[in-house]
Amino acid sequence: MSRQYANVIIDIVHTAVDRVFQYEIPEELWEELSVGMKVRVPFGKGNRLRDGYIIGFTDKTDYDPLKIKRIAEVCRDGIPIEGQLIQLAAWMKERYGSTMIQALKTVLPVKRKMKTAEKKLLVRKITEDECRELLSVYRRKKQKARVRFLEALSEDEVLPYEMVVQKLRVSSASFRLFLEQGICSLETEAALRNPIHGMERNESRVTLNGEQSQAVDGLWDVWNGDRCPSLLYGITGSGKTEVYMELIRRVIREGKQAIVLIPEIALTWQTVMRFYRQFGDRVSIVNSRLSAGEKSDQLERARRGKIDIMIGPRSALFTPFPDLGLIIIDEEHETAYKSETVPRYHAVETAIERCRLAGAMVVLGSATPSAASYYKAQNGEYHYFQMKTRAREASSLPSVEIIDLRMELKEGNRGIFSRRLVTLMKETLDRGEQILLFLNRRGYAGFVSCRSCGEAVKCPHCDVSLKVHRDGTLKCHYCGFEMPLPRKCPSCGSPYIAGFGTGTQKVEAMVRAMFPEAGVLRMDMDTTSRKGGHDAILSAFADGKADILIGTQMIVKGHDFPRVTLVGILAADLSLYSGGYEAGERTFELITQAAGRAGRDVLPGHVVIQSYAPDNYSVEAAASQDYEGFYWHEILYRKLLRYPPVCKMLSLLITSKEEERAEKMAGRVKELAEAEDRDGILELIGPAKAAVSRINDVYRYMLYVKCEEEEPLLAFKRQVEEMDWDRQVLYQFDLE
DNA sequence: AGCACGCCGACT
DNA sequence: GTCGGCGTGCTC
Repeated sequence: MSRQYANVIIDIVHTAVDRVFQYEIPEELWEELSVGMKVRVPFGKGNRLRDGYIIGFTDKTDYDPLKIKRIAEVCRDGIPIEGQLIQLAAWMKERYGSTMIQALKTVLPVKRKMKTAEKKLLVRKITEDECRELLSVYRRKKQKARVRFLEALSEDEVLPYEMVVQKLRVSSASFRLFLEQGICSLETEAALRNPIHGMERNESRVTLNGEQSQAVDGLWDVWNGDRCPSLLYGITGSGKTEVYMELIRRVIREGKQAIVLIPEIALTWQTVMRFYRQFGDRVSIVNSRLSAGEKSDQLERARRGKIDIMIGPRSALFTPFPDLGLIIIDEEHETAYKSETVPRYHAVETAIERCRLAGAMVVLGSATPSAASYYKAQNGEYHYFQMKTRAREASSLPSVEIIDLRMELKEGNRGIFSRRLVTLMKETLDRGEQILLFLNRRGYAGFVSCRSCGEAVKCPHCDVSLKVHRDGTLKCHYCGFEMPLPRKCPSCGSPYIAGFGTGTQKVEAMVRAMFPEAGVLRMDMDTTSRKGGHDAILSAFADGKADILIGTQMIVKGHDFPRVTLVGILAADLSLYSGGYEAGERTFELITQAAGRAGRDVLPGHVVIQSYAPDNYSVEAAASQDYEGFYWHEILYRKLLRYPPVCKMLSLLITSKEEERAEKMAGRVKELAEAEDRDGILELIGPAKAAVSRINDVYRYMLYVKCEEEEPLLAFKRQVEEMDWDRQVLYQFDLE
C-alpha cells in the first residue's frame, strides 16, 4: 500500500465526519505520518490553514490530481484525544471489517447536533427603540436580510444562532457588520448539564474487607507495573463494586480518568448512586435514555476535564477522556458487550486496544467469567484476582434443588410446574415472602403447530416459526410480519392446530389460575416496551406490591430483592439447545445468576431448577455455584471440538436476496480457503445454511474457518475482502 | 466556517 | 453601466 495521498478529515468540531479530503504528502513527512495524527492543511479558496486528522492513506484518487494540495505541517504537540480515537477506529476497521467511516462514526462523538447543547446566541446590545430606528434605516436601503434580522432582534433581545441562519435565512455575512459595530454580540450558553443532580453526596469512605483490599492492592501493583488486562473473579455478593471504587479513587488521585462499563440492562439508579455518593459530580453517565444532546454534553464535559468517571454501556468506551487511566468492564461475560451493528466490535477487545493506545489498564469483573477470559487468565495473558467470600456475612448461600422434568412427565405431570415447585410456592406465599419465576426465553416463546402434520406455522419471509401474542395474532420476531391466527393448518388443511410451548404470558395465566389471591407481575418485551416500564415493574415488585414476578433474562441482572426467598427456574436447559458452541456457557450464566437472586438478605433462600437435562454439567455446576468445575468441563469440550478460546475461529455470514448467488459466493470463499491453505493449518466448516437460513427474504449462509493462530485467519480475511464480490451478495465477519 | 460567484435592484 | 448586498455552493 503506497502512501502518496493522505485521507484527512477537517476540524472535527465543525464538520465531524462529513467528508474526507485527500492531500499530497510532502516527501519529508513520508515516514513520520500515521493514522490519527493531527495536521495543518490549506483549505478552501483562501487556502486558510485548518486542523485536520489523518484517517488513512491511498495511492489513487477520483479527484483531479492537479487540484490536490499538500499537507502544510504536522502537529507534534502530543496526540490529542481525537487522534487516539481515530487510531482506535482504524484498529476496529481492520479487526471487525467495516469501512473507516463506519468505524469513525461509532468512535467519535458526533457533535453536529448542538441544538440543546452549547447554544450559540445573538444578543442585542442596543435598546429596542435604537433597534427600530436602525430597522427603518435598512428598510429604506431595502436590504431584506438585515431587515428580517433586525425585526426579529427588536422583538427578542436574544436569538438562537441556528434559528437566525436557518429559519430567517440570514447569512453570517449579513450580520457581521452589526457584530463589528457592537449592535449585537455572539454569545455561547454554557448549558452542559449533569444528568445526575440533586442527589445527596455522602463521602463515607468504603471500608474493604481482607479479600477486597488484597484485590485492590494486586490491581494497583498492575497499574503501577505493566498495566496488562486483569480479570477479577468475584462471586455474587463479594463486593466487586467496592474494589472498583477504591481503584478508581487511586487512579483519579494520579490525575487520570476512568470509564466503567455496565450492561445497559443492569445500569440502574442504585448503581449510579453508589458511585455518586463516593465521587459526587465528578461522575457522569451515558445511556440510551439520554437524548443525543444530553449525551454529547456529557462527552464534552469529559473532554474538557469536568468529570473523571464515566459510567455507561458499551458505547461509553469511546468517552473522550484526555488522559484515560482505567477501564472497568463489569459483568464482563455479558453478550451485550458485543455490538450487533457494523462494526460488530466486542467491548472487551476494544477496551484492551484503547488502553494499549492510551497507556491505561483494563479490569474485567465477573462472577461467571466468559470461558475466553478465564482461559486467558489461566494462560497468563491476563492478571488474575479472585474474591470467594460474600462481603455481607449474614447472607447464607441458598439451598438449591434440581428437579428432573423427565421424571415428572413419567409420573403423569405434564404441566410446566413440578409438584415440588408448586409446594414451595405455596409455602412461600403463606409466609408472605416473594417469588421470582425465571423463564429461559431462547426458543421458548409460544408458537403454533398442527397436531396432524406437526408443521409449525412459519413466517413467509424468514426461516423461523411465528410466535403467538397476547392479542391472538401471530408475529415474526425477526422481520415484524403479522397475521391472524389461522383456522386451518396452512400446509395440510387440518383444523386441529393449537398453541404449543410456553411463553411468559402463558406462565402468568397458569400462575394466576393456581394462586388467584397472589399479586403477579410479568416482565418481558411486551410489558417493558414503553419508556420507564422496566424500572416501574422492578420498583413495584421491590416495594412489595406483588408476590410473584415472572420474567426472562431481564429480571436476573443485578437487581436486589431482599424479600425474595424462592427462585424457580422453569426450564433451565433450554438455552442448551440454542445451537452454537457457547450454549453451555450461556446456560451456566443464566442459571447461576437466576439462582443468585434468592436469599440476598437475612431470610434463607430456596432455588428450584427444573430441567430435562439435570445431569448436564452446565446445570449441575450452576446448581452448586461451582464456576471452576464448570470451566474445566467446558474448556475440555472446547479443546476436543477445537472451539474458541482454544482455537481461533473466523465466521463469515454471506447474505443475498437470491439464494443461488449467496450459495455460489460461499462456495468461492471455500475454494479460496482451500487454495490458499498451503500449510494445511486452516480447518473449514461449511458453507452451510445459517441456523436461521432466511430473514426478511434475505438468504443466509455461514462458513467457519478455524486455526490455532489468529494471524493466518486475519490474512485469509484480507484475501476474502479483496475477492471480486457479486454486488448482490453481502458478507460479515466475526473473529473469536 | 469562510470564501467566491452569479444574480438582482438602486443609484450615478 | 457599476456598485453592493443576497443567496448558494464548494472546499481535496
